[in-house]
Amino acid sequence: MYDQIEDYIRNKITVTDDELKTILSYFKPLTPKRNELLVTHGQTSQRMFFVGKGCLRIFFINEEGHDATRYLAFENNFATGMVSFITKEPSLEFIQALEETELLYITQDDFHYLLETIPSWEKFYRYYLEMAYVTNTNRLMSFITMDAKERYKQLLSQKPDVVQRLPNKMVASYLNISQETLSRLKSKI
Amino acid sequence: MYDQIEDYIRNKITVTDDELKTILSYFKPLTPKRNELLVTHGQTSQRMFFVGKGCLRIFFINEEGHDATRYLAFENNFATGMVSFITKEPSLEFIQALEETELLYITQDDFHYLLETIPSWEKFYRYYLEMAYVTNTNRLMSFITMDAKERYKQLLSQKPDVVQRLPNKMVASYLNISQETLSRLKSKI
DNA sequence: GACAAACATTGATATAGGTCAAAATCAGAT
DNA sequence: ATCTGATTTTGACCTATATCAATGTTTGTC
Repeated sequence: MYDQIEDYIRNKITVTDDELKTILSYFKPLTPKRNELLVTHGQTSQRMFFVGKGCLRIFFINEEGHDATRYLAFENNFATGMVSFITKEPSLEFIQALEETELLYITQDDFHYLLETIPSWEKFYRYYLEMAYVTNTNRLMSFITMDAKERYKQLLSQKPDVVQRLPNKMVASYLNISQETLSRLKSKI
Repeated sequence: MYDQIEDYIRNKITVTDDELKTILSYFKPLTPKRNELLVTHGQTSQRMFFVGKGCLRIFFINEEGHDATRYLAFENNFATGMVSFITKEPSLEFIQALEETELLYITQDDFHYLLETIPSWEKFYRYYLEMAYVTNTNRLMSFITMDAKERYKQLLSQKPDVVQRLPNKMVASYLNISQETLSRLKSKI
């Protein structure tokens, strides 16, 4: 798994072998069970995760108890309750392992320590923030300019693995529609 | 106006007088007319704006020609078509001055030049990205977990100036509801 | 390979919010 | 002050999607 994260990081920034060694030394393994919650409502999101195997989802729950998925991270992606990671306030986002999952994580404190000591880590964080921003804004745009069918078609073409790999319930939560509506959409398209 | 932006920057990061002077030298004034478009669909968002006076709005238009406002920037705020500014791809976001507006702008090239030459500008950008991310994610959350009435009540309590200062049409576009629905909500609350 | 539990589909009905159209109100230019 | 156009409100009706309930289909476990 450390090979995977090494590839990921080297792909985004230029680091010396020493720097990379230091960076990786702060990442610890974690293997949550299927459906285990890593962050629940009100906790501060103190860790950033790298997914080596399996899948993490980040989601909100509204007052009626409905959940809506903000982000799905499969293999070779980072994920965290980013708002809480930034603001250090309690998280409104939950994090859940959807499959048998293998993770590496770094704590917020260690992450910030790296920001101060390894200049290229600041570059990494810049890259990460930029990507996270773009992803979220595209998602925001899809919700305010597209209807359910369009969002489903976009998902099919842009992230077919989400539809293939996850149960309907999760796909529906990602599209923010009911399972029934998703089922009807599938039969029509 | 340069006083305002100076205050803003000094408030976020620590810079020497010299550095600040250099930074400000890259900001040029611009005074668009009411309703003037600064970025239209398909253009690359090459500039980042600081609002000294007036108001900018950033919005999308969907296939049926409906517009939905992503962000409103009043005095003493930065605004840009951030996705295009990051990716350098053509913008799906429009930028419009809603009032007689006084701006300062910096080009993307100059912005990146500052990132490379003034280390604290990297800190500024990090701060900016973090805030932009938090703002957008909260907005995403409001759309996927709240109904029209809740979004309106939240806006009233968190940004009453938006409701007071802008015409209904803009408020409705910001909430992503029709003007008629907004009018009915107002009469009920 | 049988059973329970989870998951997916289908049908009937409800509802938030949209659309269209008309009336009422407001605001800037003369 | 008065007109003209823009903005806001109100009413009638429509549509996408939710909800509830029943049925059908997988999937994992012993």
